[in-house]
Amino acid sequence: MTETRIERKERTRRAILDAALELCERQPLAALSLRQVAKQVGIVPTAFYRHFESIDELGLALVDESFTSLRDLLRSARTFDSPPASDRALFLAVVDNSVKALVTHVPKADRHFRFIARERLAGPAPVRAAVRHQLELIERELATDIARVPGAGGWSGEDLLILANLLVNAMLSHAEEIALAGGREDVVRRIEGVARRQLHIVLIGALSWDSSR
Amino acid sequence: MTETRIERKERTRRAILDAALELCERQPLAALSLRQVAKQVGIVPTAFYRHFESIDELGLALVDESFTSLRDLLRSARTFDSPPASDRALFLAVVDNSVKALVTHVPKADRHFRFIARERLAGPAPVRAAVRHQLELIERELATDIARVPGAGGWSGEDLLILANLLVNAMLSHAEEIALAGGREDVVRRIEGVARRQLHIVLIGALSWDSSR
DNA sequence: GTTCTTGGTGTACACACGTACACCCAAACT
DNA sequence: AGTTTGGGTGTACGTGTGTACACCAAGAAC
Repeated sequence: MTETRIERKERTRRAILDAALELCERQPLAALSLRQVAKQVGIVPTAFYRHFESIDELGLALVDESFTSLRDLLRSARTFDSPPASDRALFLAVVDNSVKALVTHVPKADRHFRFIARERLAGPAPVRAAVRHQLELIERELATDIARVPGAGGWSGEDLLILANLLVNAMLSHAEEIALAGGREDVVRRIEGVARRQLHIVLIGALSWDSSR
Repeated sequence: MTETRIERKERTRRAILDAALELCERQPLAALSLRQVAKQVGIVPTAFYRHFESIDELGLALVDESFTSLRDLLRSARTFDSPPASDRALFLAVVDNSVKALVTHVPKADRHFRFIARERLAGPAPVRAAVRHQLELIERELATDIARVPGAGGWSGEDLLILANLLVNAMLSHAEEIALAGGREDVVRRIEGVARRQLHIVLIGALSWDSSR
C-alpha cells in the first residue's frame, strides 16, 4: 500500500486542478481564493504552495490541460473514415466530420471548454495571453489545412488566415454553447444543425471568393 | 451653488458606474469588492447601498448602459448616406457601412465593449443572462433586416436566424479585438480589413445558399 | 420656520484572505 | 541503519471584506 512520493504528489496536484476546475464553474479564476481550493481538496492552505506558486500559475496549467482536449477534437475532425472521392464529397465530408467531432467531444470535456470560454477574456493577463496564443496556433493550423484542399489554390496566405479566423470563431462559439447546454440532447442537436449550416454557408462563399474580388 | 438632491444622487451614481467600469479593466466583476468601488468613488462603503443593492445589480446597470452603445452602433450601420441603386451596390454598401460603423463606434465606447466581452461568459449569472438576452434581441433584429434585402426571399425564418447568428458572432469578436487594441490605428485597420473580407465571404455564400441545398 | 427625508459618515464586528514560520513523519537516498 | 528530503500540518499575523447601527446635515415638504 506504500505510495511512491511522486505518485502522491501527482495525485494531489490532480486533485487541486480538479477542485479549481469545479470551483471555476461558479466564479471566475480571478475571484478564486487559495483557501477555497485548499478546502475543496482537503489540504491545509499552505500546502497549496508545494504545487503552484500562485493561482495564476494554476490557471496556466488548466489552460494547457484544456487545450489538450481541444487538440483531440481537432485531430479527430481531420480524420476521415473513408477518403472522399469527388471534391464535392470531400466538402460535405469535411463539414460533417467537423460538426460530428464538435458534438461528440465537447460534452466529454465540457468543464475544460467552459473554463476556456470564461477565462479567455476575463482571466488574469498571463492566462488570457496563453489562451490567445493557443487559438492563434489553431487558426494557423487550420489555414494550412485549407490550403491543401483542391480549389483553394488562388488563395493568399492572408486570406487563408482570415477564413480560418472566421471558422474558428464560429466553431468556438458553438463549442461554448454546447458546453453550456449541460448535455441536454435537444439543445445539442439544435446547435449541431446551426453549426452545419453555417459551415456550409461559409465554405460556399469561400469557394466563389477569388472569382468575385 | 445649491445642488438639487436628485442631481447629486445621479452624479454619485454615475461616479459609481464609472469607477466600476474602470476597476473592471483589471479584474472581472465577480472579483470586485464593494469597498474597492467605494474607495475609488471617494465615498464610505455603506453609502454604496444608497444606490445599488449589490455588485450584481451594479453589473446589470452596466450591461444596460453598454448595450445602449451597441444599439447606437447598429443604428448607424443601418443608415445609408445615399440609397444604393443596384442590388450589388446595396450589397457592397451594407458591408462597407457595417464595417465603418464598427471601427468608428467601438473605440469611442471601448470600455463598455470590453466590459461586455469580459462579463458575457464570466460574470455573475444574472449578468450573463442579461447579456445573452440582449444579444438574442440583436440577432433577431438583424434577421428581420436581412429578410428585407432583395434576394433573401427563399430564406426560411430559421435560416435567417442562423445567418444572423454567424454575422453577430463574427462582428462581436472583431469588436472585442478592436476594444482590446487600445486605439492603435494600425491594429484597427487590420481588423477592419479582416471584418470586411469575412462579411464578403459570408454574404456571397448566403446569396447562393438556397440554390445549393 | 418647523418637520421630514435622505445621501453620506464613522464605528464596530465577525469572518475570509495570503503568507510566514516552526514542526512532523515517511519515503528516498547514502 | 542513519540521514536527508519534501509533502502536509497547525498556529499566528495583518489586512480586506460585507454589513449592522447610530448619527449628521442639508434639501424638500408643509
